[in-house]
Amino acid sequence: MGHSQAGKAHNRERILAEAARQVRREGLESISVGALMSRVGLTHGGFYGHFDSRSDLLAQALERALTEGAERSRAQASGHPLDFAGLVRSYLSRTHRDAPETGCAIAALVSDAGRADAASRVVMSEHIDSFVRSVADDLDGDEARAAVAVSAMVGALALSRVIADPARSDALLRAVRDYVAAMEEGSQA
Amino acid sequence: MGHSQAGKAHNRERILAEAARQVRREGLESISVGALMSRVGLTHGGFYGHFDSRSDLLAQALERALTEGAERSRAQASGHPLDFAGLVRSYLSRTHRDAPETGCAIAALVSDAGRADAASRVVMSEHIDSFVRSVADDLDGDEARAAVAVSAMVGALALSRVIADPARSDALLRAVRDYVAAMEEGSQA
DNA sequence: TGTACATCAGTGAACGCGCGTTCACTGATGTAC
DNA sequence: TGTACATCAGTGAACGCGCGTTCACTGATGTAC
Repeated sequence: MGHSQAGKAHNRERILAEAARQVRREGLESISVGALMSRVGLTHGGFYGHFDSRSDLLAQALERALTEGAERSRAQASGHPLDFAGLVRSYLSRTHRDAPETGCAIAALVSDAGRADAASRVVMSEHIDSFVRSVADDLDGDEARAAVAVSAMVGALALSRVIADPARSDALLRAVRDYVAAMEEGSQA
Repeated sequence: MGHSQAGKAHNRERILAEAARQVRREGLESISVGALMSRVGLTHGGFYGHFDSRSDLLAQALERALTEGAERSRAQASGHPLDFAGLVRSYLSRTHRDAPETGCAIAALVSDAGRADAASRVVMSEHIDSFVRSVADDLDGDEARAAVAVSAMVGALALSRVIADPARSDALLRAVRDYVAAMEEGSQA
């Protein structure tokens, strides 16, 4: 078992997928080569057959996490693309708050990314841009208003994960969800 | 030098102040006892005369960073308390974005705090609460709208630190600053 | 279809390194006379 | 005011530990005949 060529590709995929999850749940720096490999059922030595180094893995895991997170934001389990109200409802849901490992990597890693190296910041910047543009499409192309909506959504989700009292955390999500969902109608200014 | 009792209190203060800055610039996990002490001009061994452990220091540094950050948000260099428009302008300024070490610790550490232990989350929750209440005071006591304003401000500041292109980062700050400042007038809904 | 062999994915011991923490020591401070 | 001594803030060597990385090895895979 595990010595075939197909097996190698499969294992690489499992390592990367697990890393992309863990990075969102515990942060980029939480990844240790040994722990990651054993969680996937392998030993640490084999890691370097798949990746150049820990930091190579981290870069790929970040990219993967951002892509997965973006897909989750726009698609339902059913696979149908979400309209604006649906996006906001799903993004600012308790489900999303409680499952960072499969959620938006922007919100999961904002403050970490602010101090990351230039390469990581560039990668994440691109995903922030896509997010804003995608929201702008729902808001008559108004990028400024989209920037507000995205900032509020990312901020609220990240804050909701800090707030210790569940009722208060829920209330924050609800307040921002209702407000942002209403930004679709009525172009102000 | 540095063997007097007054000197001890002074050194403890310098260690804590430096840690509170570094925690905001580089994250909680970036603190190493040896590096911190040598930045303050002391050797690592003396650390344990001031704090029980690294994690004790971290808890105190977080508290300190949150308090300093909150003061900075509401007071100008001159010392006068800021009105709402002033708060928003200052919070979402390039100056604040570029000086995380003296700025709001909530924005500097949101995503980190989301995965911190319960004690740290509680401490930070209290500061989030105060921030929201203080903003609500400016918005006719409307806590829901204050939650939106705070989420947008924290989200925008944290995102602006990730965005690699300075012009785009500036544009995000400006868009959210203008929008949030305008939330003071007109109670919607 | 069956056998012999080369390949190479994965193993696990070993490495150097940085870190948090401990502790015996030093020498300046400040008190007692 | 001056001397002797106790205190204790800070020093730096040493510790155990976990981590990223390397490498000689193993044994299953898959190819050549």
